[in-house]
Order: sequence, then structure tokens, then C-alpha cells
Amino acid sequence: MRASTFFISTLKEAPADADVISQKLMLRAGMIKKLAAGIYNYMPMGLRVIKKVERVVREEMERAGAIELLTPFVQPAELWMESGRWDKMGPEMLRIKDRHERDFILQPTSEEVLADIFRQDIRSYRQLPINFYQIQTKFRDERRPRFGVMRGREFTMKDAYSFDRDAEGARKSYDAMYDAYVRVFNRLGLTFRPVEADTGNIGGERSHEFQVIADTGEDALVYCPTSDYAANMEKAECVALNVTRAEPTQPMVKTPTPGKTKCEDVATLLNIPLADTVKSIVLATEKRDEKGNVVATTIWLLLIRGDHELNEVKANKINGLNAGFRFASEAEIESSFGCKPGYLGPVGLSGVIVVADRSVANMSDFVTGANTVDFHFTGVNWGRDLPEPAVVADIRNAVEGDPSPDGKGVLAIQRGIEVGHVFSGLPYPAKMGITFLGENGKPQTPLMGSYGIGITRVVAAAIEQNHDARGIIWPTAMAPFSVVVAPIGYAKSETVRAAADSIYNQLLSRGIDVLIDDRDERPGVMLADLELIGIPHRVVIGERSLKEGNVEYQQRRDAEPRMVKVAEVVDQLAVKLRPLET
RNA sequence: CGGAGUGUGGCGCAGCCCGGUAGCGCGCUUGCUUUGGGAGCAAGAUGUCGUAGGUUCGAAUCCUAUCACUCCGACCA
Repeated sequence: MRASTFFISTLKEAPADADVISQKLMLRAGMIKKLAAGIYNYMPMGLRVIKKVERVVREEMERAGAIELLTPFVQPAELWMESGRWDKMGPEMLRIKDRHERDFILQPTSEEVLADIFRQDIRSYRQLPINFYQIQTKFRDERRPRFGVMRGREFTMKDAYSFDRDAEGARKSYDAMYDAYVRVFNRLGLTFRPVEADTGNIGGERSHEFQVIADTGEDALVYCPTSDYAANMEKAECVALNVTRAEPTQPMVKTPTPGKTKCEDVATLLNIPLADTVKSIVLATEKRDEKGNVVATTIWLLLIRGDHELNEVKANKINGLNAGFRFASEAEIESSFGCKPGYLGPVGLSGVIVVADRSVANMSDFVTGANTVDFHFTGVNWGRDLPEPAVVADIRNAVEGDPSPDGKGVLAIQRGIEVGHVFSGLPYPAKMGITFLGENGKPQTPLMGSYGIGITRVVAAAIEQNHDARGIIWPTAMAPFSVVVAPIGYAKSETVRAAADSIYNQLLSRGIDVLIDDRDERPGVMLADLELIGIPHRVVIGERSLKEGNVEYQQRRDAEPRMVKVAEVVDQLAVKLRPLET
């Protein structure tokens, strides 16, 4: 590609509303242009990157045996009503009406349509297993779009859907996708980590997220550096920090703690470790009649060690809380505890279900609110001062240094950007009454898995992970161009022009994706542009080095260029880039 | 959705408090000079000041409404 006939549109200053580095660099490099909140034009330079990512994804999907199809961006509401997600999805799903007032949606994902395709076209176990995938625009009406294409409303996703006749097959399909994802992200040159994930709203059994490691990531990843345990924060299991409960050594004493409503303040006042305090979180659940009126409210007290945080996803799994809960109102708290928030505790309660975190359940001589304003109890002990907790469960977030649940070390935490997600055991075929005929001639429900890769998010994540003060540093596999030929004085010097054109043409003829910057910009402007855009390999050609029979070769990450003989540069590049072209 | 804020040329911003008919830097156009890391000089072009009302002799500036966008939070995956 010749720069003079391509479209390079760079900015010195990023638009004021960009806040993360990938968004700023993509805007400055002229890869995207904002059209509305969370909605972007993909400009020619950006589209090339997206196409590179898509290509790798397609190749690995095909290698894994998935078959490409394409479902419509606009889908009829009926299918979504059938699966129950019309009601469940909420305003995140954009709904539209056609001229006949019929309901449609802009697809946020395609489980229903794929299940419907299965229903129409798959009749026999002989047609299984099968895995369909597509690369399609998605729309999710995020309440607050941000971070450019990392959390946009419109985005491009690769989504695949597998169907199997039995659990063994479903497992194989899942593993095949998992392995394909590992290959995809390796080929794209990203540092990433697959982590166990909660199945969340989509439902299902097994689930992993593929997380690109970046300090600016929205997700916290919990992993064990000395084993292969890794999970996201929602999922990461916390074992009890104290294996057994020590014998009480202190009497329970009602201690004045005026104005100290936080565990931190109480610990400071009493000069004790924060880990000796217990914090109280009050939740409420409601029973409703058919008309939706509340007929009963249950109050729950969740106990977490003072230095820990509640994990709402885990709390949501407790029997009784799993139908949905809310934080109790101040009025409900006062009527159940006889006390305002800030001094709440589990001692002397009735009519409240006490749920203790695993670590809290094994504490002794702990400090907790006395259910009296300005007082806490010290020296509290289970069994002696209050009944054993009704429920003991893992309800907290993991912290750095916790023992790994596999017993093979301690946990560490890093941040990541979720670029892929695999699920198995989806409920949609059952909900939609979809079957095939099994070997025994009887109808069976297929086992469904779904597998997503956020194509546009991969692009942003790659930049978050690979940039410097000058701009983007593309992994070669997704760079808009693999190599750029940068002549100094292209218009002025016939020697430079001849050498540059020759190298450019040789690279082209070897099938290498090369850009020649023949815009005849000043060297400073040209080189700054090329660094901002982030092309990984650069050959600078100028009269100065040509006199010595050299050109300057520099990788985007290199501090200094290296002199290479004119006659050798094409061969050297071809060797470096060969692994990519296959 | 709650809170805060911003809309002025392609981008970044000033002007608004204290009304008098719009300015700076970058970019863009033309010419000359310059040419190995974001050039210099000269001449230019580009804005119904988000939109709609209102107040006023006069509104970018004050008032009201509205739209868009951003940030923080909640929510969601």
C-alpha cells in the first residue's frame, strides 16, 4: 500500500472525552472516530487491524471444526420471548418496532437464533456434534458506555454455538473451543490468562474467561503463581483462613466505641488488628404473592472479617438468597436490631438469619457491634456468647496472600480485560423445547455451549498492553501493516526513491503486508506518525545511509536502528515475518 | 437512574462572572525558503458560539426549556 493513496489521519491531541490510553491512541492514530456515545466509525487504518484479528479467529475456528454462518443483526422478539430472555435481559437489549408495530431486537448475542436453526435443520444424532460461528455486529445498550471500543454499545463479536448429544461430546466441544482460544490469543501476541468464571446470567455449567493482562483492566483476576489455579474475583474460592477455632480466652465485654462505626476505626481505637473485627451486612429478601405484593420479608445478617469485602455473586448462591436480595433499609435494620447501622452485630438477635463467612465462623475472641449505639462487644465467641451461625459459606472476595483453594500456594491478584468467554451447559434448548432423535429413536435435548471473542475489544486490549509514549506497538499479527518503508526525501532524491520502490516491490512480491510512506512529509512528521500508528517493523531509507550501501531497520520497540545492507533487508524481513503468513 | 460538569472552526482551548457582534495554538490552503525527528516567513480559508424560546437598543455572555456528550456512583457481563 502506498501511503499517498491510502488514508492516514493522525491527531496531535486526543479529543477531550477520551479517557483510556487505547481510546486516545486509536483516535489519534485515526483508527476510529466517534459517531455517538459508545458507537464508532472504524476508519481504514482501524479496519485493517480488525480484519487481521478476524482472520486469525476465522482460521482457528475452522481448525477447531466450527462452521461459519451469519445471523441477522435484527431479530424477531418471539424467539427471545420463547427463551425467557425478552423479560430477563432488561434495557441493555435494544428493542425496536417495525412499521407493523411488531417487536424486534438488535442482537446482543445469538443463542436463541442458533437454537432455532438447530430446531429447523438438525433432526438426528447423526448430524452431531456441530458448532456454528459467526463474526457479527452486536449491540448492547450499556447504561454507561466508556473506554472507547473496550466498552462500547456497538461492537464486533465472534460468537460460536456448539450442540452435542451427550455430556462427553459437550466436554470435547468445550475443550476444542478453549484450545482454539489459547491458539488465537497466542497468535495475536497477547499476554493473557484463562480464568474460571461464574456462569452468571447466561446460565450454564462450565465457564472460563480469557483475560488480557493489563493494569487498566476492569476485572480482577485471582491466580496462584505456583500452580495453575486461576479464577476471576466473582468465582475465586476463599477457604477458611483459620482451619480450627481457638478456645476462648477473653470474656465478652461491652466496650464503648463512641462514633466509631467502621471496623477500621474500632480497630484503631482498641489497638487491635483489623482482622480481629467482624463487619455486619444486612440484606433483605421478600416473598411475593401472585399479584406481586410483598407478603413477607426476611432479614439476613452477613458477617465478614473486618479486613474483607462481601462478594455479592457468592452471596447470591446461598439458599434463600438465590432468588434475589437487596440491602435492608435503615427502618428494617432498626426494627430487627434495635440499633442504627454502624454498631450492628450477631449477638442477642432473633428472627434474623446469620450467615458467617468461612473465616468468621472459625474466629474466637472477636470484636463486633453490640447493637447499641456507641458500643461494640470484645471477646465474642461462637457457642458461648451467641448461637453458632445458621449458615457458613464463602461470601467474601479473595485478597492477595490467601491460600490457594488447590492447596498449592498463595493467591496473587492482577487486572485483566475480558476478551473471550466460553460457556457450556446452556439452558436454551430445554427452554425452547428443542430436541433431536437419539440413537434409540427417542427425542433428546441437545447440550449447548456458547463461545465469544470480542473482536473490537481485543484490539483495544492489545493497545492497553502494548504502547509507549510515542504510540501503539502492535503485535505483528494484528498490525495494520507488517512493515513500513520510510524514505527520507522521496520526492527529492532519485536514489532514495529508486531504493525505496525496489524494497517495497520486493516485499510486496513476497506477500508481505507493506506500507510505503511516499507522502513526502518531513522526516519528523512521518516518523512520528508511523510510531503513533505502531507499525512493528520499519525500514528507513535515506541518502546518508545509502551511500554506505545500507538502510536502517528498526523494530517498533527498539531504542536504536540497525544498519542493514540494502541487498539483504528484504530477505531478513521475510525470515522474521514468515511464521505469520502461515 | 442519582450526583457533577461541558457544548465556541477539523483537534485542543480562551472569551461568559462584569452583554457591545469572536480569538489563540495545532491542523488546512497558496507562495518562497528549508529538508534525517512534529520547519521558517508571508498571504489566506474555515464558526447560524449545541438547539429553541425569552430578557435587552444589543446575547457566545443573563434567564428558561431542550438535546447531546463527559466524569463519579449505582447497574450490567
